[in-house]
Amino acid sequence: MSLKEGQCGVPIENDCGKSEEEMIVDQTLSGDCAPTVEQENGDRLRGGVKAGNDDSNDTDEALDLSFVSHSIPFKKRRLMPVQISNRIPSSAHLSSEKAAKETMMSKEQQSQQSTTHFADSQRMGCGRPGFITCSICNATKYYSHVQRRFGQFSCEPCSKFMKRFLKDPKIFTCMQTGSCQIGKPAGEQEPRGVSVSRCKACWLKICLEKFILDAKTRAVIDKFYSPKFNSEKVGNGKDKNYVSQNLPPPLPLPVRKRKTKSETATYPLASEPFPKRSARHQVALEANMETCATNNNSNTNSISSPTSSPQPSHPTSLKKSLALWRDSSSAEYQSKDLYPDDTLFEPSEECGKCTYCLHRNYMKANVVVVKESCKYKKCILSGLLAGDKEENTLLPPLISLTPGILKTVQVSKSIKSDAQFEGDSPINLVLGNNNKYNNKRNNRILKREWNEAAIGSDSNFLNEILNANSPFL
Amino acid sequence: MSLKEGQCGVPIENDCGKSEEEMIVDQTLSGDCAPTVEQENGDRLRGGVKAGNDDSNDTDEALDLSFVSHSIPFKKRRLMPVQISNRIPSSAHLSSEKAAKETMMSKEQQSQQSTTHFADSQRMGCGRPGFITCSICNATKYYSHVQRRFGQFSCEPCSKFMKRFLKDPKIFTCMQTGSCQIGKPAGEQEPRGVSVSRCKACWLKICLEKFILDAKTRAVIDKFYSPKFNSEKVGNGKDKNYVSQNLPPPLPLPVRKRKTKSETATYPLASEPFPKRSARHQVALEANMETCATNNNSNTNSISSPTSSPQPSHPTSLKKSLALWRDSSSAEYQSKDLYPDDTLFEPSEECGKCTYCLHRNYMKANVVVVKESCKYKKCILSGLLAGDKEENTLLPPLISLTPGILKTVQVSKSIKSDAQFEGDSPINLVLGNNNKYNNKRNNRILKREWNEAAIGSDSNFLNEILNANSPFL
DNA sequence: GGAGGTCACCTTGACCGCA
DNA sequence: TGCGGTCAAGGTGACCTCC
Ligand SMILES: [Zn+2]
Ligand SMILES: [Zn+2]
Ligand SMILES: [Zn+2]
Ligand SMILES: [Zn+2]
Repeated sequence: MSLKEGQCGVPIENDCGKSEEEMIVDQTLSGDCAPTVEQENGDRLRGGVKAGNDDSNDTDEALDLSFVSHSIPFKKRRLMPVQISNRIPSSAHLSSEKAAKETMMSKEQQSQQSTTHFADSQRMGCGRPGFITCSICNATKYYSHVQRRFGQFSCEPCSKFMKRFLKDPKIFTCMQTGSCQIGKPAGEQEPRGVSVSRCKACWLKICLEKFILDAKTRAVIDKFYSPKFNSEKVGNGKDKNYVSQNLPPPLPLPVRKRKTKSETATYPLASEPFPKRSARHQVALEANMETCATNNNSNTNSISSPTSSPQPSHPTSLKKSLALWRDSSSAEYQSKDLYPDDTLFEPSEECGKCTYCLHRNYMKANVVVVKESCKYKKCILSGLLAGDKEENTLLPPLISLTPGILKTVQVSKSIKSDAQFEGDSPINLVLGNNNKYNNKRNNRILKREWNEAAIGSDSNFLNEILNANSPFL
Repeated sequence: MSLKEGQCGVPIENDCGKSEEEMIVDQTLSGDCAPTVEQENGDRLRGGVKAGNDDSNDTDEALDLSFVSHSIPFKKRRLMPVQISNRIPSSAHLSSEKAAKETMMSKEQQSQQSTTHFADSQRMGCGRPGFITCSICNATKYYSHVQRRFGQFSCEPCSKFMKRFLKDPKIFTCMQTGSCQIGKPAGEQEPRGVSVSRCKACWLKICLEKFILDAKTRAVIDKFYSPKFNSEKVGNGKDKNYVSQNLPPPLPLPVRKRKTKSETATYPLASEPFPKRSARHQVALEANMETCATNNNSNTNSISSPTSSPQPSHPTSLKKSLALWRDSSSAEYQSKDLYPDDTLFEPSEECGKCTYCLHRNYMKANVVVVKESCKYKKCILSGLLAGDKEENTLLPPLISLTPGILKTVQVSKSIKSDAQFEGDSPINLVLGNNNKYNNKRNNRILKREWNEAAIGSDSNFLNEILNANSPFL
């Protein structure tokens, strides 16, 4: 019956509402130094960053960010210590598997039993399997490894969404009024994969409210990447693109790459582009990019004269956006010698020899597709990031598989260059992702086809089904 | 200046609002025989199926569907002939590439020029490249092959969404009020890939309104798969799952598979399941399914007693749903000997020899993953669909690649069974989809990393950027 | 113990073959 | 000329490794 769950920041017995470390977090954040010591009953736990998005949006001042550099690493602090002894437990809690399942069974009773989630001695810590209730989307999920993300207990989708946003931020725009519901209301579950349909702007808004980020990150987000809202939808419909793919220019956000073993090779990137499927494809691609650029630039100042040639010209939105940015930006920005925004990093050739190249790869006709990172490519990237920008040297010629195992055959009348293997050593074959006979994916479709063949064109039977008092209606 | 664009149902000069063929379409549809002869200026074109979803929802009567069997194939009719001479052109139009691009440049002028899209003699027909404005989502896109889908000119995403819904229908539920905006308002563009975020329920609702479907299909959809709306969101929050993965049971919808060459082999499906990643994965999967099933069945009659064991039991939602269906359905349904809903079609072994097996496949360690259909697997499926339900026989042993080309090596401390190739014949290597050094995919991330390294931890520069009068704000 | 990585799974969407 | 197939592109998410 002990409540000592000190490891990993699991809520512990604590009589004071806030610790000194939490005060430090508050200070780092855009002037909101009035922490809510008394939290509402049953409300979400919040870290020091409470509605930091709204706060920083109002200030256009320069932020002195030097004092938040790296002096306070997150893992040194015990985040969010709260007292739970006399409180209704927060939704962002950990609990034992057993207790959490009971909790989900009766949501109404949950608000009555205060500390029973931590009552049994089956201690649930970070890294252990257990249930978790997401601070963002209310989902209660079971994970084999429970851990905090950004200082909050959240589900994997929400944390990954935030992480990917930090890694590659975009400007999301809500097509509705900006108050879209994220997740199921109470404690209900969503099946896997439905979060792709979530409104990204509103999801991100909640993530920014709940997750703990450092001040530098938050300032950049507030300035450049705060989600937009199509507030009235009647204001002549002139909106920015739903999700900005190219704008604004890259800015630093705190996602650190794990250090890889240093290598010696420093081959630069090759500039050979991937072949498109056909020339028609390319024409269509450029045409759509052209139309997108036309519409996206409609609220900036310069619009190019409408081209009326049947062959659409090369897209210019990237160049245009960068030019706009550079003109209005500082000279110091220019001196950084950034990659221009229209640079296209093209992959280099693979060595084909190292274990990186040959670890997990697949074959398409006579093409081996590398799924894992080539050892040399790793060095290429690190060398490039270190400042090496030479681009036009190719790797030495490739080596590859044993000769004689691939032959070109004719499969259909028009497709000629498919592969046929020769050999007799055993190897395991499994289905690929897009194989239509991958029954893991097409299981319901197979069942449907089977049932359809069984039903046939029996319209009487169909009528009976349509009139049946079905439980699914 | 001729308007003769008769082929492919492109809008032609026509003085009467409706043709006889269109009247036939109207008759086939659920009693709505009051077609709107006079359409509003500038409104969308509609086929005979106008709001057929709403109409059929109100009738619980049995539909005599025999007269719409296959007597009126779509391609025999010229759908939706409208007069455009004295009208403002519909949004669902074809136009030449040149004219359409001019149109998109100035959307305000579009409503003034009536017939200029078809003015030049560069005839745009189906199958030709050209611009198209989607009837569903308002997007104007360029395609290398313009064609109708379900009797309407629509973009590929909308038509594919409808087609996939027909192929594998689900019950979508809108998390908002059921009036989500689909696509950009006027004629603005969305970049590729953002339609995954669309509200599927509202998207489907519009598709069902606009696309032309036969009465049988529409009846099944209205009865079983009409999109749900979380209408008030205050009605105690008890909603069905956002998208039904398993309910209701399969029903026939008119998606015909292209006939394949008949084969002779009739190997049945094997029952060997794919291995999960680990036992922990399986535990978590079942736990989440259990919680989903608990919440989803909360509004049906029988709820199983809450299990409180730490190891979650096997999920029962599939069986439960099918049992409910069977009980309330007819005896004729039972006599069809349908596959029970909890049947899991597992893939058979591959032959590894035929051109289907070896056409486009990939390798993972010592596993060759088949991307295209095995010839024998095709036969297996066709044999199964023909009524052969034997399940427990396996294919003959596999053959595979040349010996000696695969060796097991140790890559990291814990991962041991990776592959290394030996050989010296040239082969082309390209990057796979998930390779993090696939620069086609990670281009912006690479640029960001480069810029971040160039900027470094220069807080003055960051402040300058944050205070810059950026055009992106 | 938390941050970052991995990769199977899934949806999409533009093109293409076929009838 | 429209339907169905193909598969690259990219997001998702549960688990995993590393620091
Ligand atoms: Zn969540
Ligand atoms: Zn929203
Ligand atoms: Zn569309
Ligand atoms: Zn909706």
